[in-house]
Parts: sequence; C-alpha cells; structure tokens
Amino acid sequence: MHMAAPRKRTSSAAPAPAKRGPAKATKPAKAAAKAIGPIRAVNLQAVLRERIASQDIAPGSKLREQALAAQYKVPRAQVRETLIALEQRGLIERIPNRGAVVVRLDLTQVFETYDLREVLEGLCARLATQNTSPASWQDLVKLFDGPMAHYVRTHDYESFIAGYGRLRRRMIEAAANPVLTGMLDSIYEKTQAIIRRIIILPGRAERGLAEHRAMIAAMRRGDAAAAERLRRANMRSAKAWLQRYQSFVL
Amino acid sequence: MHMAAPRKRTSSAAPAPAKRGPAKATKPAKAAAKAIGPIRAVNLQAVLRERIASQDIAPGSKLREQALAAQYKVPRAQVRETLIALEQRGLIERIPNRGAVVVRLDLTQVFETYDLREVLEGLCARLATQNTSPASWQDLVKLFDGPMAHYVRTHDYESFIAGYGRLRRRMIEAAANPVLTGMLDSIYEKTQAIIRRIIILPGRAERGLAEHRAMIAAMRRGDAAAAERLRRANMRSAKAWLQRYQSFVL
DNA sequence: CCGTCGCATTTTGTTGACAAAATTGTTTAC
DNA sequence: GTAAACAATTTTGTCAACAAAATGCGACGG
Repeated sequence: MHMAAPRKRTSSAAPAPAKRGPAKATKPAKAAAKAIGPIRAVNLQAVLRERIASQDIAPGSKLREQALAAQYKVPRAQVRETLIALEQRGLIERIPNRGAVVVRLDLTQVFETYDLREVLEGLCARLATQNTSPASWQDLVKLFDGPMAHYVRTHDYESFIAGYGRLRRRMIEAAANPVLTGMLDSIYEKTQAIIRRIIILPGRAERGLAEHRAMIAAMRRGDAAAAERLRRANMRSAKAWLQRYQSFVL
Repeated sequence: MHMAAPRKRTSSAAPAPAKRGPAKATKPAKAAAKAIGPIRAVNLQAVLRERIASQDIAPGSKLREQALAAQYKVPRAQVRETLIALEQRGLIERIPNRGAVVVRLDLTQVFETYDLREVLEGLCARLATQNTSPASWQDLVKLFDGPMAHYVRTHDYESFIAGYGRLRRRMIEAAANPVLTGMLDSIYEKTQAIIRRIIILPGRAERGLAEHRAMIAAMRRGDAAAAERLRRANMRSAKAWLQRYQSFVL
C-alpha cells in the first residue's frame, strides 16, 4: 500500500533504468575544485565523473580518500561510497590496500567500445526516427547544412563538437529508451576524451559532417532503417580513422 | 613506473552467475546461508547477484544490512559496500534512510531491454563468426539438430535452457570483446527470470530452435553478416512472443 | 468505527579511532 | 656507488558506538 510517494534518491544519476522521463541535466562539474564548498554525497559522484571524463583528472591518477574528503569537505565514508560506485561504472580501479586509480583505457578497449557504439548508436538512430515526426529534425538539417559546415571550414572544432553533442542528445532524447540512454552515457563518459581527439584528425571532420548530413536526411524523411545503417557506417568510419592514426591519438 | 603487476581485485571478475544447481535449491535462504559460513566481501556481491537474478530473492524484497551481515557473517560495512555496487548495477534500489529493495522491472523496461539485446546479441554473433573458424561450431550444429530438438519435443525446458545457455556462452567467448561481455551479462542477470518464462510460451521453443539452427548454420559457413541478421531476427521474434503473451508473463 | 497523534523500536547513516598494509625515506653492508 | 634491509609515514580497511530517520504500534479523540 503506497501512502505518499517515497522520495526517490537522486544519487545514482543514470545507473539503473529506474525512472523514465526527461534526462536529468547533468550539472556542469565546476573546475577549480578547491574553491568550491562542501558537496553532497549525491553530487560528489557526478563531479568526479565529469572531472574524470574530461580528463581534468588524468588517467592513472591516484584518488586518495582523505584528500578528496578534505577537498570537498565531505566525510571519508562518502568518498568511499563514491569510489565504489565509480569502480562499478568502470571509471576507476580499486586495488585492495593500494587505493583507487583512474582507469587508462588502451587502444584495444577503445576499438572494442567502438564496435559497441556502432550498434548502440545505430539503434538510437532507428528508435529516434521511429518515435518522431520527420519534420522535427528540420532544425538539425539546417544546423548541419549551415553553421556546422562553416565550423569545419574554419577549423572551429569546439563549436563543431558542441553541434555534434546537440545532435547526439536530440537523438538520445527522441529514442526515449532509458536503458539505452544509460549505456550510451556510460560509454560516452569513458571515451569522451578520445572522441574529441578523433574529430581533429586530418579529414575526419569533413567526412563526419558528410555522414551526419546523410543520416539526418534519412531521419528527415522518416527512413529509420537507413538512419540506422548510416549511423553505423558513421561509427565504422570513425573507428577506421582511429585505426589509421592511432599512433597519433594515444 | 609500474613494477610488478598489482594483484587485481576481483570486483567484476565474476560477471556470469556461478553454475546454478537446478531450481530445487529453493530451501529457505536463511538455513542455507547459516550453513555456508562467512563469505568474503568479494563473493558476497556475486552471491547476492546470483540470488537476485534467479529470483531466489524476490523483486520488491527489502535487503536489510544487519540481517545480511548476520546471515553471511560479514561486517555490516561490507554489506554496505555490496549494496552500493548492486545499486550501480541496477539490481537494487537504495532510498536514503529507507533501505534497499530488489528492483522490479516492468514490461516497458523489458521491451526496452529487448531492443538492446537485439543489437548487442547481433553484434556478438557477428564477432563470434568473424573470430572463429566455421568448423568450430560443428558441435553446436549437432547439439541443436539432435538433443535440443528432442528437448523441445519432450518439453524438457530445463535442458533446453541449458543448451541455449551453452550456445550463448560459446558465442560470447568467441566474440572476445570484454566490454560487450560485461554489457550482455549485466542485461542477462536482470532479465534471466523473464527469459525463462518466455521460453515456455506456446510455440516459442519450437520457433526459437528453428531460429537458432538457422543462425548456427550461418556461423557454420562463416557468414558473419547473416549470423548477425538472424540473431537479431531471433531477438525480435522473442520480443514479439512476449508482446503477444505479456499478460501471462507478468 | 476511524483517523491521528505520539512513543518505542527498528533500520539506516555518520563519526572517529584503530589496525593492517603499502609507500617512502634512510641507513647500512658490500 | 649500488642495493638490500630497516624504520617512519602515509593510506586504506575494519570495527563499534552513536545519531538520525523511518516504521510500527497503541492510545487517544472525533
């Protein structure tokens, strides 16, 4: 018998497909960690995830419980909880009696992850197309025809990445599959840094833009199967770029 | 920097549930737990995952820290760690000051998960085919031509499920993609109970057998693309069965 | 009879101290 | 001068007691 709706913990941001609904905006973890005041345990995980994903905390770094507790003014037990959660997410590695270090993923794991991204992003494109009206993608058609093409020509990669992120979020939102969302987010936070490095590889942005436009066109005409196929081709292409220039990336 | 390889914690080293004795182990958990004595923290997570996946601990059950600590003779802090990890895995839900309950996934989430399984198992079939010699699948051809067909005719579902599990493990092993393995295991431990219920639906085993044989045949001739396509069709088919009989399953 | 308030019990969350292990730095032997 | 052995410090792991919150139950009042 349910009395009042039990208030749901907001901690585990997206581990489980618990609640559906709009994706909770991930708070932009602030830089200057030392300046900020006490943080709730709930937020500490999000903060560290963001800092690790953006490589603000470098791979291989040791995460010391006492240091983090002092930095963020939280009890050590909360830091400990966070580290356990981060380990489960695959962002850090905890070795008994030796502490936690940020995982450093090697090329092999990156390629393995790209095989996964291929099918998952493909599924995302298909679901997004199926769940929405073709007209709803018109703004992205224009974005990728105009501004994004301009960013590529002017080598404004920061803006290009921002536009790509917008496309990606729109697709995930339209796919409306929380389980898929959780997996894609989990993958993305582990490979974010490498994705950024791929985009600036010679000719990658041009090719990516063309592939994105083709996929958006498929969504714009409601062709879900083509959207999936094109998105998968896009991922394979990105993987091939990485394969060719791997010695420069990592 | 790195001197000797540090001994690695076996945190997620046991992704696949341990071999499970037949369901006759439905003896009250308490008595069984008392008999087995203290458990290492590392193992406690595996034990609880197995018990939750097999629904030995029913969805909606409350997991009390003190009770588990007493049952398995481990300090409460270790139980706490385990619960945090289980929450990240999406097996339980922790609500502040109110404890942990085993998640109960609704039909919607199951369907969402099947969309994921479709592409992931498809990828698994493709990689498995690419990485192995066609001849290595001969034993499974024979298994599904002979014994498995017999199990279906005699409604020996327990053996049928065991055979299916063997196929599945072989494919995952052959795919040799640890990231994919982790995701498939994570999905499987959450939907294991429902998969079992689908197999006994009217006509499902017969249809599943035919689909499996077609897919194995593709792998047997080294046709990776066909294996992927057929595995995906198999997942869609299972989903359709669930959709039709959903009122009987959940 | 039913709902509500308040107290007692249970359960989770937090804190601090302590033990065990590993890292670091120093000394000593060759 | 190098390397092993030892000591000191740091860091993680463990534990028990305590505090806070929620649940359950009974008394009280409508």
